[in-house]
Amino acid sequence: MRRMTARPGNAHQARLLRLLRDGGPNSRAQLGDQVDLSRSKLAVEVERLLETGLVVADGLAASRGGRRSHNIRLAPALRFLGVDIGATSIDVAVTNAELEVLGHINQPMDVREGPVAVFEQVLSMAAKLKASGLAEGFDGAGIGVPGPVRFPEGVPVAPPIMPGWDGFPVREALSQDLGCPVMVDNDVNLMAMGEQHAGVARSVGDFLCVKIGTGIGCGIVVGGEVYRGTTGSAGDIGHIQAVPDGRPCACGNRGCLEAHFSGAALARDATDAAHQGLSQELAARLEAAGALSAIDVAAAAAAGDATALDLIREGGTRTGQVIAGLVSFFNPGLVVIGGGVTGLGHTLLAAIRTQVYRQSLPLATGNLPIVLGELGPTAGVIGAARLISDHLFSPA
Amino acid sequence: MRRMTARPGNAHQARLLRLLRDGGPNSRAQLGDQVDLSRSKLAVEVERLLETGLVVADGLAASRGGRRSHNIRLAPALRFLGVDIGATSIDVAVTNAELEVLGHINQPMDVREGPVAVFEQVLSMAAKLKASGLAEGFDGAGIGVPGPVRFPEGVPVAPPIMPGWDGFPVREALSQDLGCPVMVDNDVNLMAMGEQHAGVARSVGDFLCVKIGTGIGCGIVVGGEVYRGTTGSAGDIGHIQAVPDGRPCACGNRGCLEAHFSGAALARDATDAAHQGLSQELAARLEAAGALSAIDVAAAAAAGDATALDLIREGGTRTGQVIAGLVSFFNPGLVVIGGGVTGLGHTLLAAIRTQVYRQSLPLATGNLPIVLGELGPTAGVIGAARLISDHLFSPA
DNA sequence: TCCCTTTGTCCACTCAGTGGAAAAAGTAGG
DNA sequence: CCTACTTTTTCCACTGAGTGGACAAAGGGA
Repeated sequence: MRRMTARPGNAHQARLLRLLRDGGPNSRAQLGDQVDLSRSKLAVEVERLLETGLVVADGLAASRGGRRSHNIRLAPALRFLGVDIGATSIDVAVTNAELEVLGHINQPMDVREGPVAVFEQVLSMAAKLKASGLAEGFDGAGIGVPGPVRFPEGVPVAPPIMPGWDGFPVREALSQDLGCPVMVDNDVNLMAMGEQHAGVARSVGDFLCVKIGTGIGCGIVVGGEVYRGTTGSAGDIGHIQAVPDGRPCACGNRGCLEAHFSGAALARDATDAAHQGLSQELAARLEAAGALSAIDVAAAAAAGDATALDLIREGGTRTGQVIAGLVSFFNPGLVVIGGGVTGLGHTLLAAIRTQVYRQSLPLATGNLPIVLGELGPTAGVIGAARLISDHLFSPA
Repeated sequence: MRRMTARPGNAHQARLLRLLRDGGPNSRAQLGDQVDLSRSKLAVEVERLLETGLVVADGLAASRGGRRSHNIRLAPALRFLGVDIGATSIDVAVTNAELEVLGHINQPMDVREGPVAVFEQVLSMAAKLKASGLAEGFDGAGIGVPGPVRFPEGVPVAPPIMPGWDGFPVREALSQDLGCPVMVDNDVNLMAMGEQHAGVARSVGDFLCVKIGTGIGCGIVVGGEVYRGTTGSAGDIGHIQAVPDGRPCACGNRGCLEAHFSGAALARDATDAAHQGLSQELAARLEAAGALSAIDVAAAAAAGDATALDLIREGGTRTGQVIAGLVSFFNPGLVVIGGGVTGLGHTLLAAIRTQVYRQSLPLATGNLPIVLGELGPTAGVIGAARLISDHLFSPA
């Protein structure tokens, strides 16, 4: 089946497509109210979009006291693929043109296996989604990788935790394999886009999205657009010094935030505590599973284990110190906390909040919500779908 | 005399005015090369600008082998006023439409005297510049104040070092007194704009401009535009924690960067060192002047005084630690160091560079220049003139 | 003087976009 | 069923920005 062959021919058409995508109005009249075009012009542009097949007019809406309007919507057969490659697992989802997740699967995978092995698995996951009847093909795919990306080319650069990926032409390779347009970005940026599109950050122009997983990163949104920095490494806050002369870090420095708090650091601390006999709860879990992860710490904390709670609080305090600095610097309208350790929940959030509200200036924190992400693991894949749809729904 | 009564009527005209301001080409043909308009359309827009009097066509340029071109330039009588209100002094300058400084005066003044007293002095300084024949009147004025500003309204908000200024309608008041349009911004942002327009940051899209004076602030430029944050306090890095459990700060916290290094902190440290007999050089200066300032420390350092050098190096290291974090986060293409303590020169710069290059990730620092500002005290006033000219050279 | 180059002007034409009128298709009430 | 009123959509003449080609103006070099 031929997929989405057309692109919007001008800015108006792109604007209309995005309005329709974002759950906007669906009659010509309602579209006209939002798009500041005369009805005549609007009708022309809609007509052209109908000709391309990107949108369809199916049926009539209920009357509101006058002539019934036509239902204008994005082509129901459009499908986007959202791929979120994490350090230890892969998420793949299919969405429709409105970016609603139709199917979502997650499989464990170590990125360090390299791009070839990873993409093989991604393709098999995509094939599985296709086989389940959710899609006949994909009109575009967004890919998130856990490291810096040279965005225009879609190529990872010097990724610390992804040996073998440096310079690999992800965009080009996947575009060939999938047979559709592909865009690549940092996983943290995609999470930010996901929360912006469908999560807690709707209608916020400037915000930070801190993702705490195996590592720590921060998505930066300025004026509704993701800011990527000069070389694409913006938001790499995992190696900001949180503790002077603190723990040695893989990057060669000491006291990096990531060395003191992250999924990996938390698991290590919990294991140490179990070995030292500080917590029966953790020791029991270590005994049972052979190794501890952040999830075990979350469970222990939920069971009221004091040691686990202390670990979370201390990590939250460290993270809060760093975020406090960023808040003073960036003066965001919102801070979103997400990633694998979101399971640590409100204990973590409270520690972060306390530290930020204490250390940052009142003018910056006065009206600053600090909240957990709302979408969990789907934030990344929704963000990925949004990335490619933003690309495709822009003038050719 | 009636001043600039007209504004560009559309985006093309605004574009042309800015091109002419920024020292661009000056014949219709050369303008056409840069502005992506047909010669016909361009001629029409230029004609309209000529009618408004904003630009003039005077004389013919030398031939380059064909018909000689007309010299198109901004009206030579246009004058902008740039005002930079610091914590302890005021800078006022007149510029022409190309933002070249025609006259510049500086006078000591304590902002804490309040807006009324300060504006009285600003007006008398402006009058002095007028009296010297540099201007017959002002077509617009830009004002920088040492604290956060609610930018759209031009009103300071909760300024820590400017009691009495909170909520004072600076823009409205000065606009009445001067009889011309006025724009107000944070002094640090104006310094960034100045260095961007005529200094080291030309042609850099994303950069940071750290101003170390009585306090410490940071101008943030994203995609060529100043980023001000949600409440206008972005860049307020003086109260980021630099030393855990460090010195008490006026803001109520401990260990703020500003408490450990700034013009004020440096003067205090130097005075302590002199009293403790650590430096004969500093003690002699204290004896002679009755009090020490950052300038004395700079002089002592230049004379080779070890204590002064140590103080500067330590301050630079602290500052470098904070900047290192910001570089990891923001991934700028350039870092500019400016403000009153620029006199500390390369000792300071070296300490900052060492710390940033050591602590930040290679991908962010790989091609990152860290340099001193090029314009010194004129950066602020040029930035101020640029602020108002950007405003006036935009469609009405 | 002839030919070439560069700059600037003129003019007919295209096309995006507007706004008003009218048609289409409904609801509500008698 | 008929009338009055709404809302949505279509139609169409008109405006005005912008284009591109032809041409005039003004110079240089052989």
